[in-house]
Amino acid sequence: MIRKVRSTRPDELHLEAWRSFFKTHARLMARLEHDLEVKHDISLPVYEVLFNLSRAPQGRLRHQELVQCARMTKSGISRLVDRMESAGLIRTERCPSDGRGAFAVLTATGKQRFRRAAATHLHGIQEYFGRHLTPDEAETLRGAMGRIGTGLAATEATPAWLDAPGATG
Amino acid sequence: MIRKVRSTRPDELHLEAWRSFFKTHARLMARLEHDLEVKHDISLPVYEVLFNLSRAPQGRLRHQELVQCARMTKSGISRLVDRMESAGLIRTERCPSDGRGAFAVLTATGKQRFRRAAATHLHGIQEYFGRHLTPDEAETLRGAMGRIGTGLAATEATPAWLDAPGATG
DNA sequence: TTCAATTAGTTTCTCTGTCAACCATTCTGC
DNA sequence: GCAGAATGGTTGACAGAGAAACTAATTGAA
Repeated sequence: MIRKVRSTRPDELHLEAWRSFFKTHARLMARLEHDLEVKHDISLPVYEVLFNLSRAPQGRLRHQELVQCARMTKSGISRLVDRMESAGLIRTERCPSDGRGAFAVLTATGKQRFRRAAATHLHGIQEYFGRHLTPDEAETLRGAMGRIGTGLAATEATPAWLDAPGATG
Repeated sequence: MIRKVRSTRPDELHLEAWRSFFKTHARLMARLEHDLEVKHDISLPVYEVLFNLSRAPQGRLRHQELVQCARMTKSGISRLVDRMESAGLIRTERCPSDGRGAFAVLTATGKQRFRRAAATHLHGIQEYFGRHLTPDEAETLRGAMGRIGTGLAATEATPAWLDAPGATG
């Protein structure tokens, strides 16, 4: 009797899917980052922080919150914030309710730089990525990625950038 | 008359697809890398080199070839190869037909370490990724990624790790 | 209240990878 | 052949990010 067991290795089809996923992501990110740096002198991590600040209430977030959304350790965020402050993109505010806390606050310059960079970035996403997907494919992709993400979350060993309590993703 | 123009920004659906693609990739890679490091003390770049060597004729490749498949600059490869040599995973051979060239050659240790790491890695790919995709989805993904890759290649400004001639991907 | 444990953020040390300058070798045009 | 360009690889200086140690503020339990 032949019994179907949960395989421990991907079959050829899934492996091909994996490889294309892996390779294409690398090229895509390299390209998007390149565009941002050439046209706006903004790295992807900086963009990520600006993006998150721009949609946060009052354009400000605690370092701890940045740690979660930018997927960096707190020391990484601390330095990144330093650099962004020197660049005039953000300013730091002490947290009145918690003497230890520091807010990173978007400056007017930061807002403007972000708006411009976002135009480029969104254009890139459409041009290099979205343009090649039919609506059905986009929907399939979204669904599949969602399931994969959920599966990961279910077994996730807490990585460094999620070591904060109350990190609910 | 309303004319359909090529949009410069992704619509909501495609943007969602992009975001899930982006986020899930990050979590997935973090997990795969974590598994490799914890169980085999092997980083992803090291794995990548071992993988490529293991399928190369005679288990050896020129630095230049590694530059292409591992997506690093030549100096990065030079250092990575150094470290791997110190770790006993590979050894260096001079190229007889080109006095400048250096081969990285897989050692027996390297082969063995790779085989073990590969089992873990493939298992991870199946467990975290493949398992969640129906064959149809895998096929759709592969196709879409392929098209995106082709689109990128068509407009690609030569990145540092592809500045070698004859780099046909 | 007070003191230990926890948490937020910074800093030091280290690792990894890039850039650019460099050396050695090979290729090209004359 | 030979001078100059191009190529393969290494190295020095440096930037970005992680780990762990550290400081300061907050919480909580006795």
